[in-house]
Amino acid sequence: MRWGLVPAWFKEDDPSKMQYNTSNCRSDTMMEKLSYKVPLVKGKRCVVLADGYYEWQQRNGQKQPYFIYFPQTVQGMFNKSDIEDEDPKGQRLLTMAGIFDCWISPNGGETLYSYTIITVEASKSVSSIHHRMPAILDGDEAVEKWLDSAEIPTQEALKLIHPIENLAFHPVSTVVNNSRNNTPECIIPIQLDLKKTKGQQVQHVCVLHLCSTCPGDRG
DNA sequence: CCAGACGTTGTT
DNA sequence: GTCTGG
DNA sequence: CCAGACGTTGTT
DNA sequence: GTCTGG
Repeated sequence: MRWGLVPAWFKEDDPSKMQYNTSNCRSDTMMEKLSYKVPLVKGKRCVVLADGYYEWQQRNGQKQPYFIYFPQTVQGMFNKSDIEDEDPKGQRLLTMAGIFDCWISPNGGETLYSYTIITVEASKSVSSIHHRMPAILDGDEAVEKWLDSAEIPTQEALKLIHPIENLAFHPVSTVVNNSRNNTPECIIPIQLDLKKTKGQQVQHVCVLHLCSTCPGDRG
């Protein structure tokens, strides 16, 4: 599926001619915006899987990127093959709530499936990085309800869209700033230079969280 | 009724 | 300044 | 989100 | 295709 929702009624022959951003969808207005409301009430709900997402923190004029993800099990965290293999095992992927639509080019051809990722206010746990975050479904039950548009009506499903606290994060290299870069360096933790200047407090930086709900972890 | 929009991030 | 591509 | 382009003539 | 503004 293509990221950036192309509404079913889009009239140009090329989706790249869309003149407005549909990569994200504000949860507070998605029942008012035509591009999202229409597919949403038709039950076109999807889940977007990712290792994590990046967000940039404004730090005294500079932008510091962070990688944000579900807390991992100890086993998953130290499984070296996760970093080196294309097919990581034992890694808990982020499950972000999305809306999709289907579009057929006026020239015909295959149906294009495309999606948008819902955004919400940042939760307390990530609010020091940025004031917005993707809507994340925390757990199988939430994921299954979001996907089950046959049984779970829109109004019920919308209750699943809210900020969540259960996240871990760490600062990463600005290598990630150029989206042409797609290397392990994009997600490897870096040490921030927390140079103290007079009268400034050094902020606590969360490097890694363990998952307190996983039996093998000790918080 | 028709015409025109249909969107978010951020910033100030 | 604003848009496109990734 | 950030980085990078932002243009036309002609030539090979 | 469907809603809002005029």
